[in-house]
Amino acid sequence: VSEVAGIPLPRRPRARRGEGDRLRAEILAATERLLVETGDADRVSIRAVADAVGVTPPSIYLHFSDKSELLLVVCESRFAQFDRILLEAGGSAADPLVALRRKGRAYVQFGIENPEHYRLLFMVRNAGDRTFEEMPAAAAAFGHLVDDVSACMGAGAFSRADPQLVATGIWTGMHGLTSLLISAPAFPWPDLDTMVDHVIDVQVRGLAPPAS
Amino acid sequence: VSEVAGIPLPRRPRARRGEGDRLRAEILAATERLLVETGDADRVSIRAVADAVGVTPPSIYLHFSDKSELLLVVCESRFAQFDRILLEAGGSAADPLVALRRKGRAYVQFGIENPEHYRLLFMVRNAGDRTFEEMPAAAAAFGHLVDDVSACMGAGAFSRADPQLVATGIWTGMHGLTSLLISAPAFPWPDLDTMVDHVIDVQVRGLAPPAS
DNA sequence: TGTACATCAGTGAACGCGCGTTCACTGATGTAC
DNA sequence: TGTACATCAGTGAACGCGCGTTCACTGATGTAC
Repeated sequence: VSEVAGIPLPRRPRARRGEGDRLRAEILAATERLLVETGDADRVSIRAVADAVGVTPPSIYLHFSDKSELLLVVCESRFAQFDRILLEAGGSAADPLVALRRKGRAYVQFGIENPEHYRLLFMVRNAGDRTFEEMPAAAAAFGHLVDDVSACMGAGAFSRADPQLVATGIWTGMHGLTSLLISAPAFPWPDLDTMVDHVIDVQVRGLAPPAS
Repeated sequence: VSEVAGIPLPRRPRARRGEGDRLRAEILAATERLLVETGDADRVSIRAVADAVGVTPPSIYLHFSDKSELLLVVCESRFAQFDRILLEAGGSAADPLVALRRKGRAYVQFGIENPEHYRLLFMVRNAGDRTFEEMPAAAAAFGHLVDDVSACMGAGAFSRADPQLVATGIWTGMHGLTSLLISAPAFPWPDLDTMVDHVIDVQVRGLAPPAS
């Protein structure tokens, strides 16, 4: 949609010398915006992004070698944002288990509020082919979860075990709920808060040390 | 690929009068086979299915109104098969908790062995827009899980609670592990069996009645 | 201060591709007489 | 038993679409002299 009723939409003004990176930032912003607006990653095409920025498709290639690089960069920035959100959700809680519970709720909430971003991060084919080396922000986010799990073990809230294994298990647990809420909206879901609390409670009880 | 080196591939013989349903069955079989072989639902196009059957694309429309109907029917038949596999996995175990554990392992195994079918059932956009009314096989499969959960409560393995809620929680738990194994193969996974057993154990402990 | 020139942020048109779907048709098969 | 005919399982060609990507180019901007 580069014109309406024959009247071309305003082209975005050309960047000045040395400010080529401005377009790069605008492309990234438009890509994220399109993901949210259309709610469909398949509709985020190079052409759609170019249109949203007010530029022709080839200009994208001045800043990204191809479509997959563009998506990779978006993916990394969303991981970083996701990580920040979880960090904030944990907040100032002194009890590591309280912090972890809050993060669990925030995890699900992020997925519900940003389903297309969540899909991009965890559900799309080939997204998971990238290793942690290629995705430092993702590695950092998972590292924080491992730290939280270790803290819970230190505080006696969880029985001692391999923190990596336990963290992975918690991740899969929260992901299962989040991803199904996104991809199976027609399922007869129980009340959302009840559901989230139930899933978190079961995990926490399952990881707690045996009552002595 | 309807020909190789200029030599047309053998056309499948035309069905006799009244045997038109034969093609329908062949289309369904070819679709399922393509999902497994290509490992990519995007490559299962009407044209690819027609080619695999040895028929021209328009013939598909003699048996299915459009692509989404074809996929819906495949989806249902896979749900029925999935349900059968889980039923067999539970087998003759007298203890309902033992049966449920076995089904949990079988669930993950099905996903790993049939990633594209699993994607189609649970991970693809719009697949989850269908209600249980439209997908009786899916409803039946979930109903069996609810029954199993009730049996575990009856046997005292789980503390009493809403079986629907608990079943949904178990489903999301197993789905989380399965779907991430599929879509995040580059993640540094712990040993598979260890992982599966851990996830199941945490759930079972979390649902068990408080030690008295 | 003036001007030729290199730079660089973009453009415009086209490429070939595979897709879902439609449409008018063909030709073997079975049936009625 | 023979033949005209209706049926029906398919075909062949084309439609319009949006896609990622390439290529030769333009024209404003800044710079060197």
